[in-house]
Amino acid sequence: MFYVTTAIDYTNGSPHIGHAYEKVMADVIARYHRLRGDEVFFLTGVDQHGQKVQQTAEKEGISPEEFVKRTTQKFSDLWEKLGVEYDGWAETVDERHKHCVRTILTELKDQGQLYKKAHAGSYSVRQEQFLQDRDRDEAGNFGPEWGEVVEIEEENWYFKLSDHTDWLKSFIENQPDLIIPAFRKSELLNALEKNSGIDLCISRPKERLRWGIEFPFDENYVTYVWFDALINYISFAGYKSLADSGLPDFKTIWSDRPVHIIGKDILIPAHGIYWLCMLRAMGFSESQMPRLLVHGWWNIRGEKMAKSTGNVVDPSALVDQFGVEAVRYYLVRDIVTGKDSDFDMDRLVMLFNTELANEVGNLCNRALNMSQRFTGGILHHGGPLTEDDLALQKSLANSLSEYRTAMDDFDLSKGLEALSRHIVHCNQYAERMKPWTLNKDPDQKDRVATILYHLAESLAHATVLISPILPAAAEKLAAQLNFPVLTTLKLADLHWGLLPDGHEIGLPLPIFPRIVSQDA
RNA sequence: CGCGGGAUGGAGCAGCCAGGUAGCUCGUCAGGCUCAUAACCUGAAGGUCGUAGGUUCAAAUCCUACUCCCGCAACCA
Repeated sequence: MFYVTTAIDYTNGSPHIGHAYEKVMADVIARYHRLRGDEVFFLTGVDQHGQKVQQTAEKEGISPEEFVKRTTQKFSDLWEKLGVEYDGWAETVDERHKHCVRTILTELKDQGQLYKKAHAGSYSVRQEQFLQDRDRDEAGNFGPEWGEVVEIEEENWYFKLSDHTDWLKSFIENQPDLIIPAFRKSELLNALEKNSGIDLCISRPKERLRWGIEFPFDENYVTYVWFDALINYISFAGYKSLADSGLPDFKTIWSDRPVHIIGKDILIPAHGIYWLCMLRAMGFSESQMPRLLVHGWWNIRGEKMAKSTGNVVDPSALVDQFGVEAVRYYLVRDIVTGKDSDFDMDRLVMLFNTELANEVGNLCNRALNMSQRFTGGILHHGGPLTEDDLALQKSLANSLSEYRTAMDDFDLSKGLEALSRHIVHCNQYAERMKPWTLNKDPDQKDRVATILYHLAESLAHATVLISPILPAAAEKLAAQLNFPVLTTLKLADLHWGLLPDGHEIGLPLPIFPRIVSQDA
């Protein structure tokens, strides 16, 4: 089973382009693996507990339950709009999730992995958190942004993270594909040095935080963030679930190493350290440890996107303006997996217009149009084949193999590049063969049919390859080719001759209407 | 000596891990075609790959030093 997850989004605000990127990416990867013939389980969802939600709800004068329901809706609406189709939906307020968290806490406590300890230190009343030395300003004082700072002592529950960090260090060092891309590994190892010997505080007293999962063995405390949120990856996969939960069978879902798709901000320490150690404490073996696919950020004009500076991009509005295909395509095409990229509306339009409208859309249009006009809409395998025909078939085979390699490595941009290259070859082929000229010579009828078949067949293959990224467009392409079965094919089914001899194709209609600038 | 990322023709990027004549998209210029969504195709101009050293038969790629840019409190992918 190929199990893929995303980070769960915190329901304290509206989704922005970064949230959309991660989910579209996961959706494309999930669809691609289905295309490979893998069994796939795709989990995404929302993180609903915590202080910020509690505070914002209070400010708006509603209950946290009500508030969370409202913001969660914004996320799920967006995924529907973007065509993100998941198999499992994680909400941390779900009773089944809470059951899992409590079971794990109880088991870890019984194994001596949890303990209670008092901590004394400087505490910011306004921010409701303990301060560290790094929070001091140059003069060594806590600045005015922290408000009133008092010295207090407080008891909390801790997880024995330090029991596992030695193991983690060697595990990370010996795992070539634990973290994708590899360059993040050194950063993680560095961070591990600093974290060694420190245990993880996993609770908050209820006086400070009510909106969370109550400890099963200490009713005065709720779990603090990581022992709640991270566990979604297993709780909604059926780990420790009750018989009538309706959740999937955990052993089936977690049969292979899952892929967690996360942003670079939550690799350290959350996923790269805490989560792996938590899983180990729960008894997961090394061969069950997840792989971490760490993506970069979309910046806005070179600056980090942030609510505080107001430079957020609303993905829902983008879809309204440019359509879902343009947005999905841009988000996976114009960024190298793992690196940052600059969000640029002009490039979104440019990439849609050139690679989709001009190349794929136009190729479809001209090919079908010629078939309608020159051979009455009927495709003939034709022959004999010339060197040019064979070269085109070779180009398709090459593109398919490049596409596979790239997509297997989660390099979506490169996969699309391979596809685009083949489309360009098709246009070049059409240009060299000039079927519109040959068609004037009645003796060349067979040759014209052969050429047109090559174009249509190439499009059929392209339809399959583009389907993980643009499922809706793939359906339209299949419909125009009058061959809907294309959308059910697997990669292994691809071989030359998908379209049968004598097949009647449909009428051409623009699939990707050019986006015309509304400026001026 | 805090950590990490980046510096490649006008713009945006890939290539660097496993050294071997510098690649992609857009833009610019010239030409061709007319089946097609003012789409398609061909050709050209444009880079001493941040700087200075080093290793090597060979360096954008490895090593060293340096310069500049961006992240590393919170919101947050």
